[in-house]
Amino acid sequence: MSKREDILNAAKALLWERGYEAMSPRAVMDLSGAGQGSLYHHFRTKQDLAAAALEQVAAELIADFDAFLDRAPGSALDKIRAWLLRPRDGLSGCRLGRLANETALDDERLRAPLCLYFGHVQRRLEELLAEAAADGLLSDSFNEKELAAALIAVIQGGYVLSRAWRDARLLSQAAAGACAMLEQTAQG
Amino acid sequence: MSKREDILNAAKALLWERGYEAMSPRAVMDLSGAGQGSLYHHFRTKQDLAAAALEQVAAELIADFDAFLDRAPGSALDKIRAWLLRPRDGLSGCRLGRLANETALDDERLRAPLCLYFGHVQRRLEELLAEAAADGLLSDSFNEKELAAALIAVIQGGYVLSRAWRDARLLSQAAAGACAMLEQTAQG
DNA sequence: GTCTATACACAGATAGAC
DNA sequence: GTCTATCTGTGTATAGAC
Repeated sequence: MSKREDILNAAKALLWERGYEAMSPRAVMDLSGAGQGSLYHHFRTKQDLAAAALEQVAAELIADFDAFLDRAPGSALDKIRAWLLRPRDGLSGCRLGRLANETALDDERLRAPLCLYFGHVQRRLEELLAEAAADGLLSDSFNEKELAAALIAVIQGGYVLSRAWRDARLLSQAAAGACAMLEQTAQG
Repeated sequence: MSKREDILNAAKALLWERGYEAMSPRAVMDLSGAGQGSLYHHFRTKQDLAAAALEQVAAELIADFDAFLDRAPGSALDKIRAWLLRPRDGLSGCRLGRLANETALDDERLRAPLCLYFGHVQRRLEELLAEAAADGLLSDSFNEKELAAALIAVIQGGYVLSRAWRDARLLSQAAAGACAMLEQTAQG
């Protein structure tokens, strides 16, 4: 089992660092220390390997997200603010959102982990927004689904801006801007 | 000059549709009708071709953005709202933001067009936000730079979500959510 | 300027020994 | 299970004729 996990870990690292196309069998072998035979014994194709790796990444991100929200103190609104302003590595990008533009995502198995993660985050944000509205912390005139989509989009778009500028501050600024707008919604 | 432009147009189309890595010389030749010799006569390397193509794309997007804002009726705040809710092809993605995660962007010449475009949009949004604040349409307690970054990020992130879900509505929802938050800021 | 022919490295995968 | 050797196609470019 050791080699299989080494291979998966190498694949996860390369998918984050370089994306799907640049995750060549050679690169996976070099990073994991496994040979060709070992790689193709455990995973029939490159897509199979990537799909398995991305499933794990989605599970990790979801667990991390839930743990963060559960530990964040204060009201539902406080939790959303804390999530928005959470420290992030803007230059590396989102481990899943990073892949959104790869042609390989035409494969449903590679796309599914992204939907799983984004769907989970959006649902939990919607719940928190509804809770905040019920507690009178937020104007109840807005659409929770749209607001949650906007908040996720700010983070994902912040990664895009930070990577374009090669400057981690862009993501932080975008998140701060979204937080400021949300404050206003809280006072409205 | 005809072949050169044919080649550039093919490159622009392929960069949008498939990204830099998948823009192979072969694909450019097939789409443009030019031969190898012609391609490498006009552009020494693939990066040269992509850099020239992206410069044109940035110029086109900036001209289109300026034209849209100039024609949009109403106050500065109205113009921002109109831009946020502008119809977009969420499934295709942003012609420049789409490339943010490619390793080829380590090349400064390929990254520059993205910065040029994003920088231009952000500056103009900052101006409009300042103008709206001066006219009393917007609370003046916020940071224009952060707010502008957040608005661009919502659009870029909306593209990411739409491509992940293969559903153009995500981008529209994110934009609508951002617009709703901005409304609150206007009333605050 | 544009073409066809050629070159070389690497991606992605298979074969078969151990 | 893991290894090395091998195979085919393609990406990226160069050479040289027209």
